[in-house]
Amino acid sequence: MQEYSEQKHFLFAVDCIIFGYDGQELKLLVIKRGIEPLKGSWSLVGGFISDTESSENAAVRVLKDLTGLDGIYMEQLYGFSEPDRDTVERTISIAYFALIDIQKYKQQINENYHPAWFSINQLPELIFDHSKIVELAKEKLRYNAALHPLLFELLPDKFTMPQLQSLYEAVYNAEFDKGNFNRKLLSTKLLLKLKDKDKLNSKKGAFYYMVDPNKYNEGFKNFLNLIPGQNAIK
Amino acid sequence: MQEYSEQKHFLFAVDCIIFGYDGQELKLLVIKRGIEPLKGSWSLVGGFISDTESSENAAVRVLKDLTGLDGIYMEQLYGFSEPDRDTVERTISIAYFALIDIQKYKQQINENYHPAWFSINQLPELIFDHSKIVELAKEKLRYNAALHPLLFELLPDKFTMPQLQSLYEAVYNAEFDKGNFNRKLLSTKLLLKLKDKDKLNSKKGAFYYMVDPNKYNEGFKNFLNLIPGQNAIK
DNA sequence: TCAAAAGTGTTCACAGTACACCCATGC
DNA sequence: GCATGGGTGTACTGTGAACACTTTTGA
Repeated sequence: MQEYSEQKHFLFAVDCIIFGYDGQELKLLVIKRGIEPLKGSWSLVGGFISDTESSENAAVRVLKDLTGLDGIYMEQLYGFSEPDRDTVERTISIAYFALIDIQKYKQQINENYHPAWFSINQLPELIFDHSKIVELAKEKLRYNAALHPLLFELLPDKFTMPQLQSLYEAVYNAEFDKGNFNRKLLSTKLLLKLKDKDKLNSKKGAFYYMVDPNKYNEGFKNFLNLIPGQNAIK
Repeated sequence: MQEYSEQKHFLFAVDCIIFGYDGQELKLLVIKRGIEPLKGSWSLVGGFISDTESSENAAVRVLKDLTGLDGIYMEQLYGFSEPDRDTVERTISIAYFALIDIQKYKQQINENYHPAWFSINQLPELIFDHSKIVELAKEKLRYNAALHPLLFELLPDKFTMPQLQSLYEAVYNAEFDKGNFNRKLLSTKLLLKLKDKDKLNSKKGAFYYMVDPNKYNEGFKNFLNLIPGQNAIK
């Protein structure tokens, strides 16, 4: 163990993995890097941490600065610290991931850094180790969403069961039985059935639901195992 | 977004939360801090990262340097970055947690920094935000161990079912039914029954088991929900 | 009236729980 | 032989999976 004064100092950054859903596909928000080198290359939303803020604060600030997005769900993903991960100068980065409904925030997004949504299955080349970071984020999203009511963050406030089911199917690249899906989600008691229907996607129309704000927090810890077959031990 | 050259640099450290089990209780390994200020206070095993290593490497190195421990299970816990968390100088720290069988590594531990095991329920005061870090580690341990075959890291290579059960009971502060516990664990097909018995703890003796090394990795992703009642959605 | 999508019902297999019971051994 | 802890058997309950069925409505 050595004295403080003998220690090296390093750059420290945050990167945000922003997943969005547009009703069809799971997408990732990337921007055009604004500084040299590699200016103009696709990059995660990221930036350096300042003197007085925590990485959590930095993630929120950077996201707002670069995209205009504010007040969205975020959690820490992982710290990346390979000495050569940033080719300019050694930079340690803590990655955060965020979930948003693309439609809902369409107005809010500013265009300064040319943000673009890419389908999670057709991502462009990203700078540094950002592709690796995204892979880890996808894994964590699937893992966490199976156990916690996370994915609601990706939907409008009002949504239908078929919409919710498509989202889960998009995230897990799988098809679920609608009957069982319905019952499972309703059994959580986390959803409130509304009186009106969405009639755009079907003739019969599907009832809207919303998350019960009173039960959301308590429900967060005791959610479901949503992935069929995952319970079975082979 | 700003240029690299304009950015502040920070100290960067790792801290290790080392959980151990001695057959009775779940314990935490702490050391006496070796540098001023607060020299001699109880602290997590930690140290500064060097120029050429990743935080993962640093965690392994620091652990070895300060305790002698080597080759043990470790995973990243969380990054801590509150500006005032280290009262000497701002230091960002990535915490790692490790699991070991206390008996097994008893010989290996060196005494330079006066390491001590404290029961997880009776921890001393720790420097900085280390108590908070430990709390988070305890949560993550319980969360992960319910879904992955983690806790075997805390036991000798050979262990009996009653031993395994006590460990789970210690980690979760709960009592499990021995019959059901047995069947559940055996249903994973992760355990190999050995021919010899442990006769120290009972007259009849309990068969030893070991983790099947061939199946360990594949089993890691598809483990159990071990906490009774957790499956139920209320 | 028919097609399409929403939503309900029904059956089956098996996992989780509780608890009674049998087994092996040292004293 | 009996107390002690290891281990097995079993009955009950609930959940998950599969899939057939009914409902609603626009074209």
